[in-house]
Amino acid sequence: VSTRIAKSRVPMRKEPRQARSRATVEAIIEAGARVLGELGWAGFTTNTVADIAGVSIGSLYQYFPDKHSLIEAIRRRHFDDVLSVIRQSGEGTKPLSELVQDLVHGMIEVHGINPALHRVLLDEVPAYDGSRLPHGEFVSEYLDHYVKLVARCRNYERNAATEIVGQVLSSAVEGVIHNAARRGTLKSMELRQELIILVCSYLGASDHQ
Amino acid sequence: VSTRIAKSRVPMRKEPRQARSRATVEAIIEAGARVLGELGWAGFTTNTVADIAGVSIGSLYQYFPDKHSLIEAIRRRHFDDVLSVIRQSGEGTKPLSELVQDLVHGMIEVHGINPALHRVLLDEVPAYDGSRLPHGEFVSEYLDHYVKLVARCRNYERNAATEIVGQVLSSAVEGVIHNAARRGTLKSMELRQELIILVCSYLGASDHQ
Amino acid sequence: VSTRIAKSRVPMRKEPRQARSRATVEAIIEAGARVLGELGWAGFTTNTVADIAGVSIGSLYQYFPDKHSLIEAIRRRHFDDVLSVIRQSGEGTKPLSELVQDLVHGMIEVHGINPALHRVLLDEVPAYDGSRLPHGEFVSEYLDHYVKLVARCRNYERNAATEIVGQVLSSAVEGVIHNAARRGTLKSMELRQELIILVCSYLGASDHQ
Amino acid sequence: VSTRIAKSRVPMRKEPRQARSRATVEAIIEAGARVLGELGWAGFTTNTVADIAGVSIGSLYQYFPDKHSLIEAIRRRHFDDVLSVIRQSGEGTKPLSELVQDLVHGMIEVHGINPALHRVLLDEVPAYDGSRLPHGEFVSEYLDHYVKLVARCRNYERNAATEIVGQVLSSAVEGVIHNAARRGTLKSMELRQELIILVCSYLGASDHQ
DNA sequence: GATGAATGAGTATTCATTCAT
DNA sequence: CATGAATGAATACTCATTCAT
Repeated sequence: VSTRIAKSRVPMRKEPRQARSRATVEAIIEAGARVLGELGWAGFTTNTVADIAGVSIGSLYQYFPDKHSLIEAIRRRHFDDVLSVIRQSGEGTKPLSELVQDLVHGMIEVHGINPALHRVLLDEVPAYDGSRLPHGEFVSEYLDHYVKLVARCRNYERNAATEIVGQVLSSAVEGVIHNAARRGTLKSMELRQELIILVCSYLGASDHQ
Repeated sequence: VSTRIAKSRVPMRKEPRQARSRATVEAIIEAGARVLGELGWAGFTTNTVADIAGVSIGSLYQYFPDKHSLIEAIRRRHFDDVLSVIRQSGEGTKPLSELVQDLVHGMIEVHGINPALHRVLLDEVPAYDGSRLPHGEFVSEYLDHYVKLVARCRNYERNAATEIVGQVLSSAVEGVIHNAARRGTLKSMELRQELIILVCSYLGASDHQ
Repeated sequence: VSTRIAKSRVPMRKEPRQARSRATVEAIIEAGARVLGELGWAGFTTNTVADIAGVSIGSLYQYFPDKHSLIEAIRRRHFDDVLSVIRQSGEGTKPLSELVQDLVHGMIEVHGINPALHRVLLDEVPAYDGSRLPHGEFVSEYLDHYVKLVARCRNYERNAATEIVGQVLSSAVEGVIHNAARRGTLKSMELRQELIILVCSYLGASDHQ
Repeated sequence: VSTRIAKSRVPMRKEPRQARSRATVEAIIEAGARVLGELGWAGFTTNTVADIAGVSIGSLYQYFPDKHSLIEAIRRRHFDDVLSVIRQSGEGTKPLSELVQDLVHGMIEVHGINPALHRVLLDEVPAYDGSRLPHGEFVSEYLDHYVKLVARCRNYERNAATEIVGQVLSSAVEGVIHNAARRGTLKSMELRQELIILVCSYLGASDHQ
C-alpha cells in the first residue's frame, strides 16, 4: 500500500525467457540489420523492421522500448562481430610485414561482414545524445589496434606522436576500405596489395620523422 | 574528363529569367545549404528552408519541383565550389614534393569551406535513385586530380595501375580528412604534416612496385 | 430501498470456487484499486494491474472478461466499503444535532478510506454505457441516508419536497468534501465545523418553507 | 551564416492571418469543445476533433502544436465565457437577499453554457504539470466572488475565517449545481429556490459563529 | 488452470506537396 | 507570380485482448 508504483525505462523492456521469444528478438535484430543495410537510415522504420522480421509491431515494442534501443542492439551485435575478427589478427610475435598483412586482411574481412550496414551505422545513424562521436568504446578499441602496430615499429613506445600516426593510419585504411566497399571492389587483390604498400610505406616513413 | 558538369535533366521547373527570380533561387539554395549543414538531413524540411530563405513554401515549389531537386541544386553548388578550389592547385610544373603539399593544402582548404555541409552531403543524404554512387560527375573530376599526380611520378603514363593507385590515394586522403573534420582537428599542423608524409611515402613506394 | 446491491449480469467469466482462485481475484481487485488510486485512469492498464497483482495477464482475463468488468468489481468493492460505514452512522434515536454530527463525521471518514480512488472512480472513469449516471445503486442508498435525515426533521414525512431537499443537501456535502479532499484539507477541524453549521442551518431553514 | 537556426515552441504554432484560417481555428476549438463535452476526455482524440471540425489533421497541427495546447485553448475560451457571466452578477449595492439571488442565478446560468464540457474540463482532463490544482487563475477569481459575498455579511472584513466560509460555500453550491447538471434538473425552479435557501441560511448562521 | 508471447487497431504527430486566393 | 492555408499518407508507439504452450 505504501510503496509507489513506478515505470522503469531500461534498454531492453523485457528479457526474453522462453525459447520462442529469444527467437523473436533474434529475428527482429536480424531484420533490423538487413533493413538498415539495404534501405539506409531513411528506410529504417519500426513497422518495416517488424514486417521483415515477420512479427507484429507490438512484439517489436515488447522487447525494445523504442527505435533507439533497437538500433543500439543492432549496433552492439555488429560491432561485437567486428571486434571479434579484429582481436584475432595481430596476435603473436610475427615479423612486421606479416602483421601488416594480417591487419589488412582482417580489416577487409571485417568490412565484408556487412559493408552497407557498417557504413550506415557509422555515417547515417544520428547520435542520440547529439554527440558527433558515438560508438565510443568501439572506436577506441579499434584505434588501439592501430596504435599498437605503430608502437611496434618504434620500440613499443607509446606517446602523443604514436597516437596521431595511429589515427592517420586508421582513418586512411578506413577511407580506402569504405570506398572500395561502396564500389564493390573489396575483394580485389590489387586493392589489397596497394593497401599493404600504403601501410608499410607510411609506417616506414613516419618512423624517422 | 574534366569538362564542366553538364546540367542534368530533372531540375528546374522554370528557369529564372529575371533578376528577382534568380535572387529568390539563390536565397533558397543558400538557406538550404545552411539548414543542411546546421541541422543535418533530419532537420532539412522544405518548410524550414523556405522559412530561413524568407520566401513562402509556394515559391520554393515554384522553382524546385520537389525536395530532391533542391538537394541536387545544393549539391551542385557546393561541389562546384569545391572543384574550383581543386582546379587551382596542381597547376604549373612544380617539383613533386611541392605538388603534394599543394594537394594536401588544397584538400584541407576545400573541406574548410563548409565541412558540416560536406559531410552531410556525402554521408547522410540518401541517394534518391537507390544508387550507391551518387555525385558521379563530381567524383570523377575529383579522382582525376589524384590520378594525374600519380601519373606525374610515372612519366605521365596512365594505365589501370595508375587508376587504382589514384583511387587508393584519394580515398586514403579523404578518409583522413573526413575523420579529422569530424574531430575538429582539421587545422592541426601535425595532421597536415602526417598527411604529406603519407602521400609522399606511398607515391614513392608504389612507384617501384 | 436499502437492500443489498444485487450482483449485476456481466461480471465474472468464471466464479472462483476454490480458495486459491478467490485469493487471485482478491489480489487483482486490490492491485486494481491501488493502480487506479495512484496512477489515475490514465495509468490504469490491465497489464500494469496484473503486474502489481503478481499474476499473469492471462490469469486476469481468466476472471475478468474485460477491463470494464474489472473496474466494475473495483467500484463495487469500494462502494460496499463506503456504504458499510454510512450504515453505521445515523442508527438509533439520538437528538438531531447529534445525528448531523454523526453524518458529517461519517461522510468525512468515508472519504478518508481511499480518497484518491474515490475521486478517480467518480470523476475520471468513463461510463461505459454512455450513461451520465453510473453508480446507480450506490447513489440511491447513499441519497436515502440524507432523505431520512431530512424526514426526521419533518415528522418522518417523505414526499417530493423531502426528496429535493435531500438531494440538495447530499450534493452540497459531497461538493464540500470532494473539494476538501482535492486540497488535502479533509481533516481540518474548521472544515468539519463549518460543514455541520451548513447542514444544520439548511435543515432548520428548509423546515419552515 | 552565424546565428543558429532554432525551433520555437509557443502555445499557438502560427497566428492565423487570413480570414480563412481564423475560421479554421474557430472551427477546431468549437469542435474540440463539442467532442470533449459529448465524448469526454477518453473520446477526445485529435483525429476525431479534426473530423468533426471538418478539417484535416494537418490543419489542426498547423495551429496547435499538440493536444495539450488545444485543450488549453478550449479551456481558456470556456472559462472566459464563464467568468464574463460571473463578473456581471454581484455588481452594485443591492440588499443581501438580492445579491444571493443574483449569485445563484448567475451560477446556474453559467453552468447552462455547456455543463458537460465544464465537468469534463474540471474533473477528467489531466493536469499536464501533474498538479492537482489546475485552472489556477480561474478558480481564484471564481472563489473571490464568494469570499466577497461572505465579507459583505461581516462588515466587509476579510480574514482567514471568511476565506474558509467562502470556500465551503462555493464548493457546496458547485456540488449542488454539478449534480443537478448531471441529472438534467438545472432549470428546475425548486432547485433554484432551495439553493437560495441553502446559501442564505448558511450565511446567516455562519455569521454569529 | 496459469503463463507470457504475440497481435493489431488505434493515437499523436510530421512533413512533402497542392491549390485557392 | 507570390502566398500560406490545407491536405493526408506515413511514422513511432500503446494497450486491450487472444491463444499456444
